[in-house]
Amino acid sequence: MVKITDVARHAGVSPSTVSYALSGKRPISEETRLRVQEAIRVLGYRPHAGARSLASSRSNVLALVVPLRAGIHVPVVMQFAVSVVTSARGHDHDVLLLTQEEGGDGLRRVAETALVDALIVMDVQLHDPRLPLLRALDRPSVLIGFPAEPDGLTCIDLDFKAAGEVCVEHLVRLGHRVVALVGSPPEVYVRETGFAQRVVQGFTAAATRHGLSSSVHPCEATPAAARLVAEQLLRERPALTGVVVHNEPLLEPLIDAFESLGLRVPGDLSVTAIAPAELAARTRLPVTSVDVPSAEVGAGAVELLMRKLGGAGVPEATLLPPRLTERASTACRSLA
Amino acid sequence: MVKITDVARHAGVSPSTVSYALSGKRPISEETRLRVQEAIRVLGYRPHAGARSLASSRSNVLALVVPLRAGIHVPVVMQFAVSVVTSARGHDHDVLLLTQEEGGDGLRRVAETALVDALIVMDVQLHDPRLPLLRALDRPSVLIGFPAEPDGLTCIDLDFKAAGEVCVEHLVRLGHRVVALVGSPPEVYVRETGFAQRVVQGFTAAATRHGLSSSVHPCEATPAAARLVAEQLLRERPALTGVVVHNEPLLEPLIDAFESLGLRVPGDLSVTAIAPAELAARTRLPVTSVDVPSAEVGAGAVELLMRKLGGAGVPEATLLPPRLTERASTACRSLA
DNA sequence: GCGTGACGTCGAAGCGCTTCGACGGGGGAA
DNA sequence: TTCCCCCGTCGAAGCGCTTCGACGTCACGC
Repeated sequence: MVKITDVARHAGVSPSTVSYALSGKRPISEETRLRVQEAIRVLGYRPHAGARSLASSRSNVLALVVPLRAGIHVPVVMQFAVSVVTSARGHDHDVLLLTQEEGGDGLRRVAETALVDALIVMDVQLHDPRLPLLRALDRPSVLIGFPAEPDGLTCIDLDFKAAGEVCVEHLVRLGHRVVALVGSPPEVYVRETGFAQRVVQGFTAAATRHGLSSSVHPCEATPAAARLVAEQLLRERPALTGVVVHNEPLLEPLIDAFESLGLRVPGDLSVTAIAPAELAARTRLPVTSVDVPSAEVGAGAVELLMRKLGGAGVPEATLLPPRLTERASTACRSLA
Repeated sequence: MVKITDVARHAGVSPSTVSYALSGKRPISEETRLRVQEAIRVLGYRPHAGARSLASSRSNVLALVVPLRAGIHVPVVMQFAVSVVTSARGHDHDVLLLTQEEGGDGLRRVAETALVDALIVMDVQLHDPRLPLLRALDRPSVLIGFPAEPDGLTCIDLDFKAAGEVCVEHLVRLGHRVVALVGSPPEVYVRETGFAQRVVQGFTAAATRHGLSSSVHPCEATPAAARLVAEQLLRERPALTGVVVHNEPLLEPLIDAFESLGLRVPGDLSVTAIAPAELAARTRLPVTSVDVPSAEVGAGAVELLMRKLGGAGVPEATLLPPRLTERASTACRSLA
């Protein structure tokens, strides 16, 4: 193994100079720096990660905790993870993957052994048991999602409340007066996952504000469940003309169900979704939607973490504004 | 930070004794070990990962390279990753996540900086550019999937060829004589991803062996494409009664397409799939399938790696035998 | 009774890097 | 001219852990 002393000897400088040339923490003359770089290239030098972490107490590794629970759309998680890895690499950091399963112990372990410098936690619940731990840990962390009491924590997410509102307002603008929200599976609400509830809040608030008739329907992520909800809506709310869907796997089956029940979309029924754009745009009928910008959230989380690691202050809450894209599934209310 | 010398002092022993009590690499008396454990507990000692890795040249971290390309079913990747993390944790190792995007450089970097002890590479292609690198690296690695020349490498995967055969043989047993394979998107074949081609080989070989009429149809993973293939099959191969699907997202849409074209499954057409069990079992009509056992492959990969790290020899090729589960989508050929 | 191991423990020497204090030399200010 | 300070570099001291050789003790076989 080629080490820093080898590089130093080859370049005719001391090891500390090599270190400074690499880190830029002290000024090094242009000429020396070039000699060092050349030596590194020739010898194929790679600094030893462990040695570095020991001496500098920085591992340049971030922990990412991913959820694996029912009711979470897996591709979104994956895309998010990928964006975290990519962003982290852009800041010369690597990413250690942890599963929710290990719980707080896993977080504690990687933080306290100095395996990682900082933590990203996904799928935060309103009263997440990991919150006290995250507050107590000496490493910075960023949460994806908002707990009930975000004090002292750094959180980032799509503004789901606003997303719910935006969907309703889009429907209002198109003249719809009776709307429904088809939401995530019941267990997601029971678990008190913030984002699902926030959509409901936004949806309801906007509906109330505009004097709409509205209802909310949690729903399992199966075609059969979609069919049932569609039938129920048709039966109980015959005047319904606008639907907001916040349940990725259900999007396509639900539209299918409406159509097979004789409702044309968007002719009889306008459908708008809160879902990843590439999903909403690729359904048989492209769906008007508020994008769930996993990549931006991931990049944002890494950015916040880097700032914290750099000692800079960051806002406690970062809410990404919803962006609605009109596609083929919404239209003016037919006055027939 | 509490360190090993603190523990040693508290337990009235030397630091090396603490280390040996922890690692078990030398015999330590029961009594001393208990005192050490107690001291660790009381002080809340956590060994510093970097120091450990420096002194022992073992980081206890594995690298996992995940693909993010078109035509790969994301949930499978995710499930696989989770199983790798879980298995690794069972062996006291953590997992560093790398994206395909970084390519060989990423592998080289984490290996040469001693950030990781070993590597797991997913989505290996027949002529994967990373193969020479993996052979040259001084760290052990395991590939998920088989390249054209696996010499000197350790590979594990479902035996996709046998899976193709098993599907055909199941159809043969049910009396079907005209069969088709609906496969992965064309780009997967172009890329020379081993597993897709192997299914085709197995399918074709078994069909030939049994004197069947057979055909192969790569297909995009969209409902529209499913519809087109279904129409094409109906038109060009009217005697068709058995279909093998090797394309996860297509499974449900394809069956829908057949039914909407007037073919009853399994009445007129038997469908069998190569797909994760939880997908095949959860379609509207549960589909007879050969399971793609991501969890087992992941656990197996970790197991192999641990053996290699332990200095033990391992087989170059590990092929998991296909297991076919009968569900509602296959039936005896109707002789009507 | 004495050699021989095995057992249990200790001390010290690193592992390869970063960082702190120090120092010589040169330029600007007084 | 003198003083000061900054620039660029060096040497040495760790960072916290593992591991190797050594050593005393005890039990056993001859």
